[in-house]
Amino acid sequence: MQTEGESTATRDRIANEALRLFSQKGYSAASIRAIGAMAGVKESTIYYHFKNKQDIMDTLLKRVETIVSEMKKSFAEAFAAAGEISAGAMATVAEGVLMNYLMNENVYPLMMTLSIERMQAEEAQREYKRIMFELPLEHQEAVFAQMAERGFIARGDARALAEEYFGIIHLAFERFCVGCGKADTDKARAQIRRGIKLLCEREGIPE
Amino acid sequence: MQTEGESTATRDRIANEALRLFSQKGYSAASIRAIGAMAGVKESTIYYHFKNKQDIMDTLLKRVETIVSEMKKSFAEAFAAAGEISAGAMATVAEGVLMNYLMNENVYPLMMTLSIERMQAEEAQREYKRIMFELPLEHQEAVFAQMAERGFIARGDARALAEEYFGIIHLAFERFCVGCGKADTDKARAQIRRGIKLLCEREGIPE
DNA sequence: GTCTATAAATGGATAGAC
DNA sequence: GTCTATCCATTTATAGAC
Repeated sequence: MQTEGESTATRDRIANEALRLFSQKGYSAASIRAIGAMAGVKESTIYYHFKNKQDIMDTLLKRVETIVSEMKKSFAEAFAAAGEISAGAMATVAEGVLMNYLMNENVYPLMMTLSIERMQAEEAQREYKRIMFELPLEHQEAVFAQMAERGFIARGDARALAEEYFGIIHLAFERFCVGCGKADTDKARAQIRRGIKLLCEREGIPE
Repeated sequence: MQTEGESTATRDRIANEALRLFSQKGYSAASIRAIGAMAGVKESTIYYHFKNKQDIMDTLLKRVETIVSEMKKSFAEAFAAAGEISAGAMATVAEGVLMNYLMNENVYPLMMTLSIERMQAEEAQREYKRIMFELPLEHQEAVFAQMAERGFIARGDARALAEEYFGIIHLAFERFCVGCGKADTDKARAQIRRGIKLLCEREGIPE
């Protein structure tokens, strides 16, 4: 009844609604019927576009994989282009990690889905820890190492600094973003600015 | 077939297995049948001891409520009795918050259950944030305020200090405890010791 | 108190009409 | 590509025997 263009749109709609439901109820509690209802199609249509329920999940995982690797590239380029460092700039970058990475419309719901699944699925646990902790920490460590190299900050333990830096972002995310409305996100941003400013003060990074 | 004493034991066994399954699969994905199988009884026996599935969950919530309020009391008493403060003691107390509170055999699985449920249930979200953030932060703020009062630390913002202190514990918990095996817990403890020592150094709390 | 048996609803998945 | 109709397994919950 539809062209191939329409078909891709349907497939995307199914994936989007599945992601929403997975992140709210968890993978197993989100039924194919419910996903279909949200996407405005019958169950059988879902099985035309996807092999089975797991295939939808795999599609979502791949989608985030692409987003994350693109994000890594753009972060690295932005840093390489930066001329000088200030406490304000550090805080803005930290807010960016929250808003553009953790709260990304694709990353966030997938993380919530994984945070539910990881309790019983080892693979989900690995993926969650990678996206939530390892990738940001690795990236941040590299940034601080380069900052020390260029003389912006004192030469010290880049890893420890990265952990403190990301710790501030992570706590704000968990406290004011996960499961909260959009209004609370502002609290998270304010919290991050405060925390990063204190950190910069101690490290001797100028205002 | 059993006395009333045996019956209470069965009821407890059902609640315990339910908690385990809820924390692994989430409330809705954990079936009454599976809970019964783990507890060694049939579904109908569960319905003899509990009104319905939600009644099991409510029982578990009440149980943790009791544990948490008792813990608050014992923490407060222990602090009131303390004569002096050192960085080592601060680290030990922080490890205690992790091991005796967050990793408590009743608190931890209930937190995991709530962390799954909060994505769709507002009540679970409130309860989660209260147990995970508000209670520890309130308590820690009071402790730092008293420490300043007694001259152990510089008079400053007790709330900000509490947030930094608990932030260290929280990150270690999320990174090395949630969904991890017992072996990783040691990493969390080491991470906490390191973080608290750095914090104490900055605040001028002696070794 | 615990069981067997069963009802009524919902789950994932497929066949075949259009 | 999407639908109706259906299959079969599993779910919550109840009735009644022991």
